[in-house]
Amino acid sequence: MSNLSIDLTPDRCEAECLHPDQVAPLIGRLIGREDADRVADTFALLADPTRARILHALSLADELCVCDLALLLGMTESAVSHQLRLLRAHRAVERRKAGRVVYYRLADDHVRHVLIDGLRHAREAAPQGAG
Amino acid sequence: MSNLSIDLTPDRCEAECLHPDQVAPLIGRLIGREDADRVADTFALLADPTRARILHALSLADELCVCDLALLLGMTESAVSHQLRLLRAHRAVERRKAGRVVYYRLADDHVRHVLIDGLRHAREAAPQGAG
DNA sequence: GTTACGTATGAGCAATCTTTCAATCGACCT
DNA sequence: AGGTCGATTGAAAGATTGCTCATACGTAAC
Repeated sequence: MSNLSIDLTPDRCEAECLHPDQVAPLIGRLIGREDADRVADTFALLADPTRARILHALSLADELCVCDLALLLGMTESAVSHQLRLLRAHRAVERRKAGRVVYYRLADDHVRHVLIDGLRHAREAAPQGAG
Repeated sequence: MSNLSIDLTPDRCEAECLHPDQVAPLIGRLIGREDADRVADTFALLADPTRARILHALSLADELCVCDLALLLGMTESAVSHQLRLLRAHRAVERRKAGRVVYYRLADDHVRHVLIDGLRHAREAAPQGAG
């Protein structure tokens, strides 16, 4: 019950750890809760099939409007718009308004890179039926 | 209401797209729903602060047991065990049993790499705090 | 055999997320 | 001005998620 403390001290480690040798050197090197939250938020953007497909589509084209994106993904413009709003809030995409049409594009190559990386990993790890 | 079709054909694109020139070349190149699900599942592993911290801890040590991991993160062993189970189901971690102690470690360097990448990105994107 | 310990698991709850539906906004056209 | 279209937004439903609590399992020590 008492192991919910925020920070682990060398003393507590020595007293409570099963393997102080393994744990002690990690104290202070672990990412904090704030960093962990940021990391989680970052990956959460890609942790939804719709957003993954939106970002993938944008990684293939320079920019796409909401309407075409919705048609491409087979989803309502509303659903796409909601996700784009989220992606924009996290600076994964940027938008350009032209009249009543709004064009979205990836905010930077980093997003594209992480996405491609994850896609490759997912395809590798995928257990293909034949064998 | 009819834009919820699974696949977009060039015909439909020509007829319904706002910008057929932009959209047509993407048809067939987009990842499908299955791939998107896999990608999302992959990133979902890192899309939680607890799991991110578990994986980060494991990326610093060769292996850690549930108990020490729980102490290190300041969480109950049950909570950690639940997440480890999920991570293991997705082959992000592997485990080694030694008596009643179970040691977990990262399954491959790919996970470590993606994590580090995301951590760097998260830190870049959030440079606020002190001037 | 009994007890203690490390771990795993299931039910349940609160919180969050994704999509739909309806309504609204702004820009273009007549 | 009125109408249409693309996009946005809020509320609500439905599903998912992460943790806690209680319990069970397997191993080691007595």
